Amino acid sequence: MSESTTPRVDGRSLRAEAQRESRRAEILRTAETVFAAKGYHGTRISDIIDAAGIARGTFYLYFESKQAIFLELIEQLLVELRGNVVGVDAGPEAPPIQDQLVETVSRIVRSVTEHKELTRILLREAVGLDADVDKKLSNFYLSLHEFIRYSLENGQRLGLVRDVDTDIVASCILGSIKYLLEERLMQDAVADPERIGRAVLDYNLRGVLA
Amino acid sequence: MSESTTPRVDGRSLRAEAQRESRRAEILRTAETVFAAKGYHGTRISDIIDAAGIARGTFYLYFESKQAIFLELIEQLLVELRGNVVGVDAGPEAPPIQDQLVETVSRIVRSVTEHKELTRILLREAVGLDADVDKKLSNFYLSLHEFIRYSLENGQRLGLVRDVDTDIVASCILGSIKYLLEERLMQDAVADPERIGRAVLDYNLRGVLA
Amino acid sequence: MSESTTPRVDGRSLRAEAQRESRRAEILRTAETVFAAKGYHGTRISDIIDAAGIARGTFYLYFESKQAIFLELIEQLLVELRGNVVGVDAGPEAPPIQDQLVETVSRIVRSVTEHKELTRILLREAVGLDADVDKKLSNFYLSLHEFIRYSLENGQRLGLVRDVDTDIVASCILGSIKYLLEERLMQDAVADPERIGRAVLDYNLRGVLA
Amino acid sequence: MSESTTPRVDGRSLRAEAQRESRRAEILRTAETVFAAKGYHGTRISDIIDAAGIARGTFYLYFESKQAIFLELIEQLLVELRGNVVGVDAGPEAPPIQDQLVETVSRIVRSVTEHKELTRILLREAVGLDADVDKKLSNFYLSLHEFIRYSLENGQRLGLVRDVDTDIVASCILGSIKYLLEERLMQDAVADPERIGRAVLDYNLRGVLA
DNA sequence: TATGAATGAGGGTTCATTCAT
DNA sequence: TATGAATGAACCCTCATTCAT
Repeated sequence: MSESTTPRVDGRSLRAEAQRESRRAEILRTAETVFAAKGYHGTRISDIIDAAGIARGTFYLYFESKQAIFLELIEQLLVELRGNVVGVDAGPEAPPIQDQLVETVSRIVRSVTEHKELTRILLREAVGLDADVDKKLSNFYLSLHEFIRYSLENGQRLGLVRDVDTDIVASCILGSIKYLLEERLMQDAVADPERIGRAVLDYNLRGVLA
Repeated sequence: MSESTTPRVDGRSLRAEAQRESRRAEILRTAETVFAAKGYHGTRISDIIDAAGIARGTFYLYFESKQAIFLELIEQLLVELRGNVVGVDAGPEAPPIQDQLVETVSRIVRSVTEHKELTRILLREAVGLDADVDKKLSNFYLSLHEFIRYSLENGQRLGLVRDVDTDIVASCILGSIKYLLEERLMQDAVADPERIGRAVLDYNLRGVLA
Repeated sequence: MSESTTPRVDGRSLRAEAQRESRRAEILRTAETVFAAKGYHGTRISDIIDAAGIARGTFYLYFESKQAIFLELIEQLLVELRGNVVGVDAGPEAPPIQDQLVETVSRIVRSVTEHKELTRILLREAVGLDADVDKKLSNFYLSLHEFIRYSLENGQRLGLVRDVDTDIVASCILGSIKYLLEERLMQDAVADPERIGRAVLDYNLRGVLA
Repeated sequence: MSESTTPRVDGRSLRAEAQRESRRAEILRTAETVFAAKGYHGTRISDIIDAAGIARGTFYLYFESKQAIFLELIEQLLVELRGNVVGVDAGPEAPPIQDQLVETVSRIVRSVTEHKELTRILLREAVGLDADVDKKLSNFYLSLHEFIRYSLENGQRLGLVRDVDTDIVASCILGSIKYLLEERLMQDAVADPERIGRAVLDYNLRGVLA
């Protein structure tokens, strides 16, 4: 008994675990498509299980509820997006700061483009759905806001940034990028991330005044 | 019946019409409160008719559906908000352009503050509800975008605005203001419209660079 | 407006109220039949509304839930049954006490017979369904128990009842009658309430010893 | 396969059979605990297999269904309870009949106390669950009823029991004991089996009349 | 024999909308 | 026009049982 059990258990549980994860991922992926196509409110569990080709109960084997799977998708996206935002490297051999900033914006644009549909939902329906989601979202934005503000203050210390209200300006910078993405997403046209990155940066740095 | 119809019709229908309108307005007003308190999805027709003190069927004498009344509220708000945005007066006796711009931003902030709850819903739940609402919303933003772009190009012709990508920059400006409002609305703190107006304007005009 | 409103309101509301009550009673009656036929767990809301010829939602217009309507039926029955148990009249012109006691038992038997099916359910499925029902049931039994005990103690004071453990004996008396009813209900044969009443009484008063 | 079957079958099948039985018994024992704690309707198969530490499918290797295992537990209990009820020994050297009767009642009380929770379920939830269970239950009660009736008639022949309706009185006696147990079970207080036994017997033999 | 992932029927409740009065 | 009782589609989630490994 033991000679077959031990390896079996290991082998099986490993394989099983892997399979479980892949199944879960598959459902998650399917759900992303369905949510993207129909929106959160328009998506019924039936839509997801039909698309995934699984039984009703199977869904609940992997996810607690409709809200839970949605929350997970949103979280995934938030983590990925947040990961794109990193501080600039001020070292002597680092690339020019402006280039680094452009690169950050470009990275975000690329991420968003990859998950265009889900981001669309994130921006549209995720807000106000559920306290949990709302919390995550506002934490996400807050974290970005704080990051930007911190960077501005740093810049001020270095004499690179002039004397502005960093709280309000951080919101403005965040908003300008966010809206740009929103708008472009709606129009299915996020072309040339770098060009957009440069334009945004130029605007944020120097304003519009001649 | 018929012999008394014609003369009566005018008097009656006028009064009736007026009454109808006032009742309609009353329901609309009530609905705004309820939607504001509970959100679109959280509001049931029962909530509205209870608050308005009317019968179930009566509601449907004035509005086609839950969505219809919501749409109407959203439209009203969009019209009011759009009305706040007007071109600057470049005449010789006009106040300084920057003051006019500050005044425009302040006006918007005040409007939004007046309809804080509904705006919150506009920003949160209105999007993705219905194709009609979506259309109206994107038209609204598009109109603002075009207005800003036009103003920038005007400014360029006058030598006031430097050579920027007006399309992208218009989005940035719009986004910076929108997000600021969103964020402040969520925090129940839209204090000092003018200070915010000045900070935004300063940022948009001159950027953050020292 | 007012001349038609006032009377209409009254007339209508009266008629409406009456109709509402009769409708409610009708559903209640139907539900009793269905519960009787299928038991609590075996009864689905669909069964009730099908039997009553009403729409799904209509049911919830009159009753909060499946449990609620069941609870109401049980309560009704408990009240009726409890009402049958009254103290004996010890006045000089009252009928013989034993006859009064026989009459009480007979009354209960008749009540139970009238609501045979529901009582069957009361005895079978009502217990352990829900804390509320359980509470009502144990209060019901407790009330009977206390009544019997009180009567026994009274009898002891009058020298009619010998020195027994009134607490335990009250349980025994209650149990003997309850089981008799249970058993007869199961067998669809509650014939001759008075004969049963006499036999039970004789047994309880004098025991089986020769 | 076949050449090794016969010799092995015995040894193996014996051990296997024993193991199977012990596993079965173990699950049964676990199920009793779970049913006792959560009631029939409140118990899910998951609860049982979790408590037993077996896999879902394994359960169905030993029992046909949730109902089947419950039925088996009920049967076990009924057999044990029934076993406590034995006729009195009327031989010359036997203890006094009344003492024997008291002992019988005490035995039942003790049995019930041992399986308090399961008995509670037997009395509450077992009824009306399933035709099979119902049949077993009514057979159980019927058997007790017949036993009591037979004893009464025997007593009548011996001149110990007076002329009563043995059918009805048998029900009364059974009912008085059953209810007493029910009531005490609900109150978690089955103290002093012998005292209860004596009181019940005294009541049943001599009634309450002074 | 043991496993546990998969199944899918089942059921209670909500609520926007209709319609007879 | 006003009423509010009636409607019934919609929908999520549970859980006993099956079956491939």
